This record gives sequence, structure tokens and C-alpha cells, in this order.
Amino acid sequence: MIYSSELIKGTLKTIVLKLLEDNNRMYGYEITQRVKELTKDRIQITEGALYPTLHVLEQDGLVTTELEYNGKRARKYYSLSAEGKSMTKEKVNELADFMETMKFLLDIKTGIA
Amino acid sequence: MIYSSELIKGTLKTIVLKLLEDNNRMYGYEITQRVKELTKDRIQITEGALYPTLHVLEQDGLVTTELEYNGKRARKYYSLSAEGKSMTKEKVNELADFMETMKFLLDIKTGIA
DNA sequence: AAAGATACATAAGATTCCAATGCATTAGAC
DNA sequence: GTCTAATGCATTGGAATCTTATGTATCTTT
Repeated sequence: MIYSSELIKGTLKTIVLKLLEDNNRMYGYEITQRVKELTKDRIQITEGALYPTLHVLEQDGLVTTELEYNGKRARKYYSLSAEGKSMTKEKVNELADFMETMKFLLDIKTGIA
Repeated sequence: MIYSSELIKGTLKTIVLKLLEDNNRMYGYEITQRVKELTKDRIQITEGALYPTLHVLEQDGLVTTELEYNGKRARKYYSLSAEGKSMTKEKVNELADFMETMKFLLDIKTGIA
């Protein structure tokens, strides 16, 4: 199952922040591959969605960047700022809470039937 | 906690379909109030979001409508069509699956390890 | 009789994502 | 050794979806 794109909307920023919290620093392409791998291809973050999101996070001061070269190939590493770290906690908590509410709304019995 | 609007995006259609599945038929205003009540004010569906969504569902043949009058006040009742019922199951399953995936993603402590 | 709740609806704008495209480097296949 | 696929950055036009604001009208409560 590949999730319809509308479901991804609104969660992308939180996913990116959480990955950065767990991994200290990552570059864009790495993020797309990690998400694909972790979700067994169910969530495919396109570059057209990711890069604008990363740039917004940077403009908002939630992440800092370091440009590094692996040979001649540039990699732009992103790391959480202090503000980004607290924002990550907020966003993750909000999403967890939201999912509980949705679960109740949809009367979904997960795991144990 | 009131969820940021971006979280609601993409789930509205599924919420509406599920409510119609549970309640046989409902009218627009009733849906906004029911969601507000069920989520203890955490999710507020605005009419500007709901009515276009309902109209799309109708155009797609997922719901049928009956206009009724309570005195002189019109109420437009929405009911799931056969197609709407199977779509509801699909959408609810997809959202449940998505939430499990998100839960896993957000629980990750370290990238490798 | 005024105000708030009920009930429908639309329109302009913002946000956010997708699909497509472009450029460049590196690794692997043949 | 050359060609293709993968890696890595990025932008653009367009589509979809929601928000805010507005409009009309009825019913209920004070």
C-alpha cells in the first residue's frame, strides 16, 4: 500500500524534524531514502516536496546547515537548532495526540482485535 | 489542544465518510457539530471546508442527497451510496495503516541500532 | 426586537504538495 | 571505456485543499 498523497500533507514537516532529532544531521537525499526504507516504500517523499520544506525550516531558524563535499559532490547537511529541538517535541506530541483522536473518531481497533 | 490546520488536511474526507457510515444520514451542519463534540473541540470543521468537500463527494457519486424541510428551513441530508460504502472502508483502512506507520516512524530512537 | 444559533452556500487567497524538469557527479554494467 | 542508473542539489507550474470572509435566510432565546 502506498498512501495517497493527501495523507502525507501536514505530516511531512514533523517527519523531517523527528528524523533530524534521531540522527543529529542528515542531508536531503538521505532523508528521502531513509523514510522510504523505514516505511517499506509506503511513504515516498518527493524532492519537490522535501527541498521547499527544508528551506522553510531553515528560514524559520529551526535547522542549521553545513555544506560539505564528498569528492566534488556537494551535500547539504541539516541539523536541529535549539529552537528546532523544542519545536520537534511539540510537533511530535501534537501528532501523537491527533492520531489518538483520529483513532477514536474512526473507532479503529489496532493490534489486538 | 486545538490541532494545527495542516494536520486536518487530507483527513476530512475520511472523517465525513466514516460519520456517514455510522449514522446512515446526516446534514452538513450536523456533521460540524458532531465532530466538534466527539473530539472535545479539538477538531473544528469549518463550513468553508465542509461544503465543498460534500459537493465533491456527491459529484463523485459517493453520496446521495435528500433535501428536507423542517418548517421552512432546508436541510440537505447526505447518505452513502454503495460505492461510497466501499470507498469508506478503503479510506478508513488506509488511514489506520498510515497511522501505524507514523507511530512507528515517530517512535524511532536511533537511525541504526 | 435583538442576538445568537441553525443552515445553506460561495469566493478570494494561502498553503502545501506533485510532477516535471534541469544540472552535475559518481558508481556500476556491459 | 562508454552508457546507464543512482546520487545530490534545486526550481517551476499546476493542482488540491483548507481558511477567512462574506452572504442569505430561518428559528430560538432573552
